[in-house]
Amino acid sequence: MSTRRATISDVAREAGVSASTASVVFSGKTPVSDATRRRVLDAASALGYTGPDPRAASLRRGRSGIVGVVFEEHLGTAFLDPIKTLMMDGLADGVAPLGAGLLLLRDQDPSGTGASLMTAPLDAAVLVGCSGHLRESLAAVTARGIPVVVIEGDAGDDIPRIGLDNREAQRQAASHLRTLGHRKVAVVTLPARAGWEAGWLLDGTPIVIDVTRERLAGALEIFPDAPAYAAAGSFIAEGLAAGRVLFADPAERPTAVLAQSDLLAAGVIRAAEEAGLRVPEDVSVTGFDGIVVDGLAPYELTTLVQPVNEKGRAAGMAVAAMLDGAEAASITFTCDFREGNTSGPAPL
Amino acid sequence: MSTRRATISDVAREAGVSASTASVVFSGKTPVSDATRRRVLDAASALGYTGPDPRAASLRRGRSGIVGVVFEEHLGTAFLDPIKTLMMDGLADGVAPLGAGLLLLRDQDPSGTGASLMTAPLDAAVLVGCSGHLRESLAAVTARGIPVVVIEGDAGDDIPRIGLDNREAQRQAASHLRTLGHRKVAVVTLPARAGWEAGWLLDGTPIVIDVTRERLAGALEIFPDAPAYAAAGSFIAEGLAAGRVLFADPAERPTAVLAQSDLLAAGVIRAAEEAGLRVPEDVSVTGFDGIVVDGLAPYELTTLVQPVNEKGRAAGMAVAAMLDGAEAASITFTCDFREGNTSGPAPL
DNA sequence: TTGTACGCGTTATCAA
DNA sequence: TTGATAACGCGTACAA
Repeated sequence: MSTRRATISDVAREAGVSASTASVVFSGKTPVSDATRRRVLDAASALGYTGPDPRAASLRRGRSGIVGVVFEEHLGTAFLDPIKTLMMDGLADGVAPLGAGLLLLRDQDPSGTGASLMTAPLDAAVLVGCSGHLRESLAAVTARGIPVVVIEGDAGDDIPRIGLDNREAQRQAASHLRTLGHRKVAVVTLPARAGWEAGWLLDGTPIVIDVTRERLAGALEIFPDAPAYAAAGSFIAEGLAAGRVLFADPAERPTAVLAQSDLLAAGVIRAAEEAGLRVPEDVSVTGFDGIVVDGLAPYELTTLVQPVNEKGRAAGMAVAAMLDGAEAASITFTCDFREGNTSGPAPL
Repeated sequence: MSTRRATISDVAREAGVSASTASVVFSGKTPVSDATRRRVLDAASALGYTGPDPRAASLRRGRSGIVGVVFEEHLGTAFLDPIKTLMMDGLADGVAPLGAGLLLLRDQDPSGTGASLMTAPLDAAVLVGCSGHLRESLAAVTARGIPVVVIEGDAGDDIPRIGLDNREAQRQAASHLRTLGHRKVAVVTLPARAGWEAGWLLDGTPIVIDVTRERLAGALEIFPDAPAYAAAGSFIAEGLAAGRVLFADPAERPTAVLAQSDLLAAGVIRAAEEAGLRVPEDVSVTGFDGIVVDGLAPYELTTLVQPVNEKGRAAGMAVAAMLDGAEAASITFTCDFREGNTSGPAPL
């Protein structure tokens, strides 16, 4: 039980070489003779030295190898959404060439004590969404010279954005339904704002969440009078609840439903079954995202496949580029319309 | 466009104070006169200094404020499991008093370049599961004096474990079914090992994954002859597939199914419906975990509620204790049996 | 191929 | 309440 951990100088002394030589043995940046390497390695294991201290190395190098990922919501909630999960996956790949790890951060730290955008040793940060509170912290971060990228959100003109053609994509699905003869169409949207409770979206209701607003706009381009019911979140249970409302009155029943996420669509389908409606014979349902919904078989959603993994990857590549001193441009990805078996001709 | 970022010494010079005084203004560790604070803060904003460099601070302090979370699987896959997600949630809370953030790490870094247990500036590490490859890296990490805790796994005697009474809990559910008169019971288990493909668990099949083995053992205590079908993962679709196998032959059909996760149970219920069986009148189904399965209503699973959030929180508290120099003990949590409406008397 | 010299930016300690 | 000093542990020009 030594009183102090061995450092690279201890190893060097033990091996009879200089500290820089020992350093080079571990970093491999410079050729070292086999004999020297051996001596250093032996000394290291004799002293129980397991490699350079990452803290010191990161100070010296000016890089910590850490990319912060900032969510607006509670961490646990964020991962309940498969879209975010898959995006994280792509992000992990995107930053891999950097040799960086992902540090989970939340926007406002309730305890006030946790690691934050300001105090964590970040090389770069990726924001997932960007609302009021976050925009303030941002100035300080960018002032520090830390590259920032935002996914699905607007963090100001100077911050590169990774986005989606939400409006155009949703318009495409709506157009598909119109071509199939549907005229009575309803929309089930994502929340209008954080903390939203499920309910009809009236004309005056402000929609703060970008994704919700953009997708709805696309639907309304084709069906300007479509009623929109906003769910409280992207969950099957929420879609089910929304579907029950839509299908409650046979007289008012739509022949097609545009859901703003696949999970919502799955719930709507469940509601249709409950109401004794066949999909797609009696009612067509479209989703958005293109994920695999666990347990939805035999249905295959007609949906808009978003390149969610690519979004994450692009964000990773963008921060990598910025760390190289390059300018990263904003990117807008395009969704792929995929026709499944949940949409069909409007009933007579 | 200065050529170099301002440092705390620059700020101190500008403010006409010493570097240590300026430091204290930012850390708040020592009282500073209002006038001095003001001068320092003014100088800082004049110079565009936004606070101490976390890299340097962490070197000096010997703490980075980062706790690594190591998964055995691909990061994306890990978060597909709601249990892991919720556990992360608790972990985030558990480390909050430390003021630490969570760094996502995977066991074996495929690229070889990514941040790893060895190169990341960690204050502590939490392993989620612990198989072969991981155990090796472990020695080096603990040698470095970094506290490690493992959740649901065995990392050796020196590493504190956060576990669950899997066997006893599952025995309890089995016992419940037995009391209800069931005699023909089947088990749907989690995978026997990483990469497992769904199939019957024969007598000789080695079960490498601790959780699977322990829960099965509990079931077999009550129903020694129960056949066990191991799914390929904890998903509704996997439970559905397993259920189809179990319910295929009316002659061999069990009157009750013990599923090793709630998601599997949900799938089994779906399979039962498909086969025209009523739950629980014709077949009882129990789960494990106690999560809310999206879209399973109106069923309420008879299941074993595990304190998953507490598990994460306990892991966080354990590393916090170890960082304080205390010894952290292993903890085994207990599941709560919860009777829902998916289990009932055996049919005559 | 190896060693010398220096600084990365901060903060703990102690004395004033 | 403030300041001087000395690490924290390492990497990298540059010279030898």
